[in-house]
Amino acid sequence: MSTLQPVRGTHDLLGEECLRHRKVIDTVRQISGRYGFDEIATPVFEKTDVFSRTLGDTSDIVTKEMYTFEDKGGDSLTLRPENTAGVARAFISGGLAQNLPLKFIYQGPMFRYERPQKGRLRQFHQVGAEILGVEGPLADVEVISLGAHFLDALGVLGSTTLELNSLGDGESRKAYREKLVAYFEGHLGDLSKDSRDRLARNPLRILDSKDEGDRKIIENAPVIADSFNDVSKAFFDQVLSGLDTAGVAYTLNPRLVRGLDYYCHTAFEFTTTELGSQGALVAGGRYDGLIKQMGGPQTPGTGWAAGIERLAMMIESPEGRARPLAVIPIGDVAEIKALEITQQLRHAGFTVDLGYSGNMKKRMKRANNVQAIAAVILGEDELQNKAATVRDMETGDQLEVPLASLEDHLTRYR
RNA sequence: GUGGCUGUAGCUCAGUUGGUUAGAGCGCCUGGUUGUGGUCCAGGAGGCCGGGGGUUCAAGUCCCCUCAGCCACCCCA
Repeated sequence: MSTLQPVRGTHDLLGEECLRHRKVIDTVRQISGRYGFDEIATPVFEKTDVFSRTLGDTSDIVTKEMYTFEDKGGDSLTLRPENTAGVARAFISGGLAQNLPLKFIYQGPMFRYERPQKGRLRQFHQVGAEILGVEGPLADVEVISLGAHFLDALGVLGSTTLELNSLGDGESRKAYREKLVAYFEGHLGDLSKDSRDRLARNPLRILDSKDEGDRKIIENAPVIADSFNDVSKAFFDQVLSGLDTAGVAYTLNPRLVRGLDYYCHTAFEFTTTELGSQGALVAGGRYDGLIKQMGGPQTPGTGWAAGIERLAMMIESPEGRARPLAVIPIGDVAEIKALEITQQLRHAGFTVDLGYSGNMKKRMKRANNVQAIAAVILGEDELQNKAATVRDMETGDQLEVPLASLEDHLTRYR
């Protein structure tokens, strides 16, 4: 075993793993295109305050999970822990407010200094979708529908549950927060240590607690829907009826919350029970306060992000590239002719493997290893006859074919 | 960051109460076939037993530290 190890929580992607990632990305591109989304690629690092100002000073992401460093110019930069803030920054710096609404998907690596587990890495990959500039609930419906459609196209929608909640608008959320804090303060002595910490930092998070003692207290905690004002209630109702119309099934989960301050109204997660404690496959919500908070014009937004590694573990094994033809020359003269024929075949649309060295036996073995569907053998005899021997690698049948009709003959293997 | 489990060949794993040159299957290489793979037969290469320290006459095996993976928590995709 080599002592040269990759950085903790990072992973080389190759072989089937890489195909799985590609499948996830190809699928989100394909499906989101039908919804009128365009792709955006923002830098993997930003000025640190892009994240620290927007994600909140108390969030775990900011306090302990960011890869932050100073560059040679003295700027504090951070490897992006998520991409919504990056998209918002691009929106502001690019002056994109002229063309609302905007619908973006993105894809790429994210970085968080966390303790790795399965489906949870320090460099991981996400795909995401965002709609900017739409105040109404239809954007939420569309973004969630896209999520469901995407999961369906990956063949995993059936193993997921769409959990849905609303945090209400700022006013409702604030009122609820006060009620909740008052309630939990009344049970301070019975709360777990983690939850007592959360009470000060992020009281809504207590609703998520897995501690059994906490759960009993949570059962009787005030429910957010009771704190909704008319606007919040109407918004949520329209999201629900929109999803009904769109044919997207959901489960209401009044305990589903978002830690970050800029979230409001819709919060949702597509979860699975098949990946242990890393159950969130696609998660998102509405963030009407984000862009303004970053110094841009008041612009509402709604969207989600999905973990590619997690989805990659869920999907069926994707097909690799087409089985190739293997061109096998015997001798130096044939080698040159083989290169010529190989390029002709590739330009004609065939997938062709040309071994780089070795005697015929070695090259046949390689042809077998790359799962060639047929071998095109070029020896002295064939060269003299202006022909090639085509061997079907499944049946072992061989036939000498004139070079002039080689492409026609090989069409059956395409 | 906290707690627990696990690290032996490229891969999956055996390895007895501490006791000779650490094994198997798969994969890889060579030959049986100087123009024929996949099957078969014969042979071969490949291990600082994750790393460091300690106990012992003797450590893959026991102890400590460390690194990594996994599981749960925290948190999240």
